[in-house]
Amino acid sequence: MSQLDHDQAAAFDGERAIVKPSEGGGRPMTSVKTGNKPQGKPRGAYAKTGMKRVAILDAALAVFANGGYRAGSLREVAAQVGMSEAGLLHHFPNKSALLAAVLSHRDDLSATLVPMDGDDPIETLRGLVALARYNASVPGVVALYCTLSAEATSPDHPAHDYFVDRYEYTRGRLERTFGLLVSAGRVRADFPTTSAAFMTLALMDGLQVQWLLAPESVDMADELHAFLSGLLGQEL
Amino acid sequence: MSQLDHDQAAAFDGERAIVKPSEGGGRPMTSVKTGNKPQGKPRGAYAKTGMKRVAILDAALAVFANGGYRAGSLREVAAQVGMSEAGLLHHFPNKSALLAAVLSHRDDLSATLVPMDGDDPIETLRGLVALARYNASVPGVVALYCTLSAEATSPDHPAHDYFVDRYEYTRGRLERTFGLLVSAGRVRADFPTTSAAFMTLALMDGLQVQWLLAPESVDMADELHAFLSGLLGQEL
DNA sequence: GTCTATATGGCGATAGAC
DNA sequence: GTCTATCGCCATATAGAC
Repeated sequence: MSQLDHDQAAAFDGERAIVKPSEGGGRPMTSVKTGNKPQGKPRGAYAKTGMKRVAILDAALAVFANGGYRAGSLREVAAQVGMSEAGLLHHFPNKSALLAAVLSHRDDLSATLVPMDGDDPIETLRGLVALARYNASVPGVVALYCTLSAEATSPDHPAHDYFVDRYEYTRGRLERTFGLLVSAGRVRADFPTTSAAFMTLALMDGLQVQWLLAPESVDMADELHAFLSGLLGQEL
Repeated sequence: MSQLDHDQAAAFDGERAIVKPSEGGGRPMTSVKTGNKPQGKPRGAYAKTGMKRVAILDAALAVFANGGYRAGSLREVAAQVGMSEAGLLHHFPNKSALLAAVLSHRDDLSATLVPMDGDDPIETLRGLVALARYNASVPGVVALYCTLSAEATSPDHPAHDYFVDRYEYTRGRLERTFGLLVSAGRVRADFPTTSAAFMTLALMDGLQVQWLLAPESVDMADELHAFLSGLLGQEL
């Protein structure tokens, strides 16, 4: 049914989902512009309706992953989860709020998977490579973030602020990581840490596009590994 | 009116538009899947209707650049060019054909701008950097290719084959360029030419996303220049 | 909490007059 | 070559029954 089963859902996002420190930290949790109420959904009554919510989020993820947010329809989401459109809109006030919930949901899942705040920068970089390798097994999720981040480039897109903040935050963490490497004298390349962060993030994004278009021709993890190794001047 | 005036339109695409050799060569001109007639438009009667055609293409470029192909509407294109929808559809059989024409049109314009087939690989790389710098002055066009290439990731997208072929072709040219550099002993980095091509392309794509999301924070050309210089082991 | 029914509007595309 | 008119579809969203 949901073509992203729970195994997949429990996993990761895209390099674009690196983000978000464990919990307390100053993460970039700008809620997506819904133009509606503060996306309340109190905390109560989770036992039963929580299941349905998660099912909806998984379905929405799969639908939005195919052609982006604008092309995906509530109809399709509702159909996949076996509800009417109106029933779906009982759980989420509108389409934008659903998108916001999907992204937020993925972030919660992904937060635990890459150590962006550790003391060992090498571990962080290895985490990125491992992430890239994992992503290759979840094309739907990669497609979601890839399409969505391009689409959200428009200032009026409901996820625009979300992605702006996400990138800014992630770049900050990467910059810090490369700063640690510089302090340890373990970076060969000459460009500053800001550039290294930009490039790393850009490379991961760009590889995804090429990989989605021709999955057999690229190994995202290998390319990223080679790039980072080149940066370090030694095998990562 | 058309927010891409002619000055801009006469210029370039996006790194994604590098492509296409001058004319005869084995370029990747897969026509976009229209599901319709072979997009005939004979060759006659170009003097008068040609103007209108170009005006439509410019308008369509601007419209599709805002949120992609799926979100852009023929209505909007028609409005921008001052026609009815039906009038527009007299020039192009359907929406897919219009997209195909837009891409093809841009390729024609862009073909002359970056020397992908020259004998001096350094010139080619410098051309890429110059292109990146130019692109920073045409955000609408960058947005078009950025959004579209992500969107066209879906196999059923009308421009899917177009982008697959485009990337394959461009990678090939870049690989050849790096091959020439290796032959001349002018590449420092250890990874193979295929990787260099992948990475360069990926970097350009990824930088565009970040630049579109936060134009002030990145200089695409500077970053690309730094990357290529690092690859060469010396200032490009 | 989920449904039916419906309001409202945008979309691509066609038919046919001028 | 361009128009008006219209069709049929799908979209988001709301109201109210169960």
